[in-house]
Formats: sequence, structure tokens, C-alpha cells
Amino acid sequence: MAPSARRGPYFCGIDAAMDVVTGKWKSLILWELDHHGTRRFAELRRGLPGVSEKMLIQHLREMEEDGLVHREVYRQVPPKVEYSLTEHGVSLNAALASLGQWGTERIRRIGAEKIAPEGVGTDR
Amino acid sequence: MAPSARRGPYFCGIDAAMDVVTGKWKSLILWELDHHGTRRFAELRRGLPGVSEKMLIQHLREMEEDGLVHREVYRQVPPKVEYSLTEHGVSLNAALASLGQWGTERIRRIGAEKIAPEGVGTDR
DNA sequence: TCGGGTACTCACCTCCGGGTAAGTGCCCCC
DNA sequence: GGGGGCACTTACCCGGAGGTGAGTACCCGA
Repeated sequence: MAPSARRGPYFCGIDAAMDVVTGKWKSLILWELDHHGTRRFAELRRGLPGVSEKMLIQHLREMEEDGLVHREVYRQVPPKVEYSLTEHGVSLNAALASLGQWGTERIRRIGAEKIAPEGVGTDR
Repeated sequence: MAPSARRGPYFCGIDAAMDVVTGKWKSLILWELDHHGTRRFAELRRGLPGVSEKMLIQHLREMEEDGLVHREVYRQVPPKVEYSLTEHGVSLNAALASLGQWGTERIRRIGAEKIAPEGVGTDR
């Protein structure tokens, strides 16, 4: 089987997109990478409070397979790896924008708590 | 605790929306209801090939709690219940549109199979 | 020399999302 | 009079998503 054919048949575009974005941290990773442009592994870990290293790597690998993130390895003595979004990742993130707005609306409506990952004046 | 406070604190709008849309059939239910306007339980079941009655009800109940769908019961001898989208459901569906397009794009890119639920000339 | 950082891998465990199957009370149609 | 449809409910089970914690190979600063 072709390496990228691992995902099942879909009913519609929505669940094809869902398939790629489902995972506790994937949308946050997308957001982090889009927001910062490029991030190292440890930076991502620090940016997503509560994520385990195992899940971070697992999600990053899957997103790489799915062509959403690019992984650049610098062969150095203290290892250095940089992650960034591919154009597909960027466009997915753009497609998520309206959903993000809806969610923000909803948070306001139900008055849920919101954990801002860190400082920067973010809406969305 | 307030009845609608059952959902945890969120990092951002995306996962607030995800929280509501996560579940194997929820996006499909949204789509079915949006497409047909109003549907009975058995119609939904037939419209979502492979769904189990248990999951259908469970998802419908959650979506009702979340204020996405409206449940209208007609007290009749053969029971009749009609489900439809609330305005929040409709707006969520609208917010999912761009994601659906992205997904459709992706399906084309990777050449995955697509199961059209039933006839009607659908994109998205 | 010891602790901490970098980017991981591996083994193990838990919880719950989701599936299967059966039952319910009432009706209509063959 | 029995089979099927309606809208569910209940009990049971399984697999996988995700968490925990340890280990690795190397380096740097205190």
C-alpha cells in the first residue's frame, strides 16, 4: 500500500479534514507553528503546557506524514530540530480560522474558562 | 455545577469548537440536518450508513445539550421525533464549510476513496 | 563531577469512545 | 398472529488514544 494511503475512505471533506486534525494537541501545534513560524521541539513542548513528549512526537510525526509540517534536522552535537508548517499546513490553519471564531463565540456564550497558552494578545 | 459547564477550560476557540464537534458522527449529523432541514431518528440512521443506534442517540443528546440541535417530540402512538439544527448548529456548520473544502482538496490530493452517503450532487 | 538541556525511544497502564446485541411498548400491515 | 417499524434503553466488551516514567548519547555550565 502507498505510504500516504493509510487513511480510510471518507464520507465528505469534513471528516477527511477531521482525520488529519483529530488528536488532543494537533490544532494547538498548528496554531503554535503558524504563530511562531518555526519552532524547536523543546519550544513546542513549553508552548503546550501539559503535553507529554510521547504525544508531541507522535502528533508531529503524523502531521509530517500528512504533509502538514516540515521537519528540518541540523546534525549537531546538541541535537537541533526545527518544525514549521508546509503550505498545506498553512492552508489548513486558515481553514480552521472560522471554526476558531465560532469556538471563541461559544466560549463567551457558555462562559467557560480559557487558558491562554502564554502572554501574547491573542484572540482566535 | 451548572448543567452546561461540563466542558473543560480551553486553550483557544479551536478546541472549544472541537470539543463540540468531536465524535465519529457529529459532523455528519450536522451535515445531514443542515442539508435536509429536519429529520426523524430513523431517517438519520439510514442517512449515516454504519452508525449504531446507541451512538446516534448519544451524539444527538450531546449536541442537544450543547445547543446545536433541537429535539421536537410528537406524542403519538408510533413515536415521532424530529431533529433540526438550532441557529448555533447552523452557524457551526457554516464555520465548518471552509474546513470541508480543505478536506475535499486533500481527498483529491491523496486520491482517497470517498463514500457519498446518497445520491444528491454534493461537493463539500 | 554533577545537574540540566536537547530530541528522542520504549514499555507499560488506564480510561473511554464506540461497537454489538438484546429488550421495550405500541402500532400497522400482510 | 407474526413480522417489522418506531424511538429508544441497557449491559457488556474491545481497541486505541493518551499518560507515566525510565533510558539514551552527547554536551555545557557551575
